[in-house]
Amino acid sequence: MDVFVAVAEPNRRVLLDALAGGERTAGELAAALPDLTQPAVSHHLRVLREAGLVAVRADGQRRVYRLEPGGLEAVYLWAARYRRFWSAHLDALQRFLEDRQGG
Amino acid sequence: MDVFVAVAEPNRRVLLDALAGGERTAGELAAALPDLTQPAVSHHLRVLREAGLVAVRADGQRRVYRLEPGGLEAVYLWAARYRRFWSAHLDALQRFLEDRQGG
DNA sequence: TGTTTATATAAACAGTATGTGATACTCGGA
DNA sequence: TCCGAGTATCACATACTGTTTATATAAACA
Repeated sequence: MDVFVAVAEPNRRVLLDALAGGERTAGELAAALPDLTQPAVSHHLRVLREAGLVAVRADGQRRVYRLEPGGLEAVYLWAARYRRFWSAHLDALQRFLEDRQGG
Repeated sequence: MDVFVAVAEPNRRVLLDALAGGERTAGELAAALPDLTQPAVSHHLRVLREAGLVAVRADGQRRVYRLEPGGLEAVYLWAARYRRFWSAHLDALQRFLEDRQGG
């Protein structure tokens, strides 16, 4: 699953934000999304896992999820390339570059 | 349309990347996606417009698209909050914070 | 061993996204 | 004023996503 697609779903971003505070069991994560059923949360966790954004380990009957380091780096790096478009103090540079390539 | 959803589609990221080089007409943008028909590209441009990521102006019969400054800032800022998860030299701080909140 | 708890998977379904061909709109020029 | 170029919209088919209910799996425990 593509990382950008995985992150496009608001509930999945809630799950990631919860995991940013440290490891969480599937049950704790389900509690973070009270509007969703348990299978729905489980499905979202699977998507996040297949996108390489989270990892799981078993702890008895619990499944403990954690953030996968670097999973979001691709998203960050892609968006970072556009920083100059909202950094006011770089506007002059931006226009200079655009003019050079005839944009 | 939500910015995260708009950006999840690969073809739309190609369009944004093309616009990062400066203004482009709809025709030039359609040429950047040879596998898609003109209506398909037009539709993607509409999605980007409704997400606040691009803006248009008329130039005769052409439609000239440009990036909307700040449109991607939300994505950047969200992803940036996770930087500590792939910045090795901050691992100690990360673990310290997680321990403090019982993660 | 039977039951409860925690979680994942399966099946089904509604809603939405994406793509295509056809068509409409609009501007510039002969 | 008619025509062609550039672009958007329409109508429709198809595929995918997110959700739910029902069920399976597996560990804990009495």
